[in-house]
Amino acid sequence: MTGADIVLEAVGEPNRRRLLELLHLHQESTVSELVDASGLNQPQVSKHLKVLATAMLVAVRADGRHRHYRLDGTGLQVAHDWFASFEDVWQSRFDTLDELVSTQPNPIPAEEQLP
Amino acid sequence: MTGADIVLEAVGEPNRRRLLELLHLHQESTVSELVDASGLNQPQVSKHLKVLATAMLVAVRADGRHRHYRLDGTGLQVAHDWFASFEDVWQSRFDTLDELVSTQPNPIPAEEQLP
DNA sequence: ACTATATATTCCTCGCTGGGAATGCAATAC
DNA sequence: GTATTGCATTCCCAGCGAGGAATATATAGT
Repeated sequence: MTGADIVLEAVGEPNRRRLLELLHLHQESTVSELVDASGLNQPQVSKHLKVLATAMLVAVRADGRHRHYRLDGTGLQVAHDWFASFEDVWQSRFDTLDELVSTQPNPIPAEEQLP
Repeated sequence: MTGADIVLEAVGEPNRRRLLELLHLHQESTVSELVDASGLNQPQVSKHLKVLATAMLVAVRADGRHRHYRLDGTGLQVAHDWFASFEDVWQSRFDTLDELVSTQPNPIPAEEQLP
């Protein structure tokens, strides 16, 4: 079991996605900067960041009384790979056409199959 | 605004992810088949499928009193693209190294910077 | 020492949502 | 026609989780 459950449940929350997007713009951000940028108050930002950290979506770097948060590729890649496993669903956009082709092995020289 | 919010919130639920994975194995499934395969009871499956349908993650095909559900690439691709926009985060795996390089333009001939 | 700043944590509350049971509603079977 | 099957919908309830206020903790500044 990959941590996909924890990751996708963490990303299910809108404000947490906003924090991820903010962290994507500015490489690193302190909690205060995220508070100003997100409009949330400080306790909520800290709590959301905690959830994101346990999902390995963000990483922390302590610096004095500041804590610099940055994105962590680990969790992000887990989520990305989970959706990537469904790529075949939309990459075959010829839904009904594909079924037709796969059931008819040789479309052009069809006479060869006849006795 | 893309429907990413609706999609990612729909996928945040574990049982809904199970339904998506089940639909990925069997190309199409009726509600009864999903009930048997998932262990959930019928009303829950119907409700979860409704959420997935409004997120354009599944599509329905009516056939008599049966309803065949299949994956819909629309919502899946939206979610995939949202995570793909973060690809740069994990594709540069040399996190600390990158910082070093970007702050020191000429790594080898360092003496040139000295007075 | 005291004060102020930065962040985390606790407590409480409230709204939302998933789960369960019952019901509604078509469509097939008899 | 009635009965039955397949699915959707409604109702209610319990629990979880996000939000807010207050508090705790630590570090820097004076």
